[in-house]
Amino acid sequence: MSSRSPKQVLFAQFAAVAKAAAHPLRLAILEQLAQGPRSVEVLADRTGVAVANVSQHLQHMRRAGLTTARREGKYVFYSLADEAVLDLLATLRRVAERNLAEVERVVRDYFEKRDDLAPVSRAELMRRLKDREVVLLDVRPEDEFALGHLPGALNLPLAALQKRLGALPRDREIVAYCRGPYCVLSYEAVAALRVRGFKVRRLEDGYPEWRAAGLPVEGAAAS
Amino acid sequence: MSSRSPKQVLFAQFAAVAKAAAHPLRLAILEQLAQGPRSVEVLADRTGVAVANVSQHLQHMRRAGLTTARREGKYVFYSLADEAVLDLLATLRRVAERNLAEVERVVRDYFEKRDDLAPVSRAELMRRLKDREVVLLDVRPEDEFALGHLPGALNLPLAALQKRLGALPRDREIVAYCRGPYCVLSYEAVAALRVRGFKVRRLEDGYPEWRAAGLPVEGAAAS
DNA sequence: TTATCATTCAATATAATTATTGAATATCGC
DNA sequence: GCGATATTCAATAATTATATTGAATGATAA
Repeated sequence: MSSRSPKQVLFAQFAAVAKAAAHPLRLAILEQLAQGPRSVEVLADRTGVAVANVSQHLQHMRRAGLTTARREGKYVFYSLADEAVLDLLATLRRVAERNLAEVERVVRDYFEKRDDLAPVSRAELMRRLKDREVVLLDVRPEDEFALGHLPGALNLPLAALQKRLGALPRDREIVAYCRGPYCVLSYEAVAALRVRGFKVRRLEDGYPEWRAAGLPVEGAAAS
Repeated sequence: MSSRSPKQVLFAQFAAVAKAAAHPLRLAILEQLAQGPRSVEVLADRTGVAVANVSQHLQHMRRAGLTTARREGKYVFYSLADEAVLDLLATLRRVAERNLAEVERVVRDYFEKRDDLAPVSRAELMRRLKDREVVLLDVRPEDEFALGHLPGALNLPLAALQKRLGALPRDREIVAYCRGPYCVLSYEAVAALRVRGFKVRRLEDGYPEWRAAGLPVEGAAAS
């Protein structure tokens, strides 16, 4: 049966791509994969979900062309298939931001409450880093930092922030970043630091976008 | 129950956007809406699907921020919510093109068989139109043409093409377009005209992209 | 008002998706 | 080989999506 027209075949394929992105957990997995390749186990740990479940979602996304997998010893490392997948995530965000009242509400009530200042652009950051005007702060967990981070960044995971305030300068501005837009870590960090009198702003989007832009990185991903 | 974190709320919303695009019929509806506002009845006719079914899909997409609706007399006209929705469709296409073997196969076996020449860019078209070097051919159905088309375009729907070959010049190049990338109409037209000795190429993408780029249009949409 | 038409709603049956569980497979170190 | 570990597979139950049908609503025109 079913000699579907080529147009129908293509639409079915495009729909399969959308479907692969159409689950909150899968988006959380993709956010992790945007940082770099990760094993199934690590992804399960990060998302707080059973391994078998994560494995199934990863395979679903692989069939739809969102992820790729390579085995390395006992581990299978999944990655984003493409920079285009990052674009897809960004586009989903943008459509939701513009047209869904619920998103606007959360952004206003949660994110803007923590940081209502305009974020620092990548261009501005690079310029001011060169002149040593700012200190760059990565608030992701240590292991994520180790796998790749912006050059010269200082790693103070959100959990450790309170105890290690001494590591941060009070005379220079701090620029904080984490996994990307709407990553809560940098927002929480900015809010926490600002009430303690630090001069701090967020970087517009995070590590994945920096790397996708072809800018240099340090850590395991640099090789 | 469920005091979900703001991050989870956002991911759920982003997933809802993806889900709204994750159905072949809904993509076909969105392709129609990309041409301009359409009533439920027209969309049902165009897609060959029951009115109630189309209505449900439209409402699904409206809840997810992909479409908007306005009532005008007896009719309800749906539109794309945003130019960002066009970007979403383009991104889905791009991810599928790059990473799904089935898409590559269809493009090769069907589309490239009909037109393996590089398409004409918008910039090139504008330049050559000004010098009257080319004739612009819209192969969409008459009613779609009436609702909006590129300035100066000649409308010869694919069905009528065979009988009205006399309307086309043999000394100038013809540039054909229709609803967008992978719209079969322009591919079929190019293939049909080329075997008859016409010099013809396709425009890269179609009417919606032209309009989204802010370029002038003629017809009902021009007002 | 009534007749008519476009759209939506509500109910239903079918199909697809998802999380969970436990077993199977693959790889490594010994 | 064996045991340990990472991943996948297979089966299941619960949930969610979908197409269909017929009735209800909203708007127009006579």
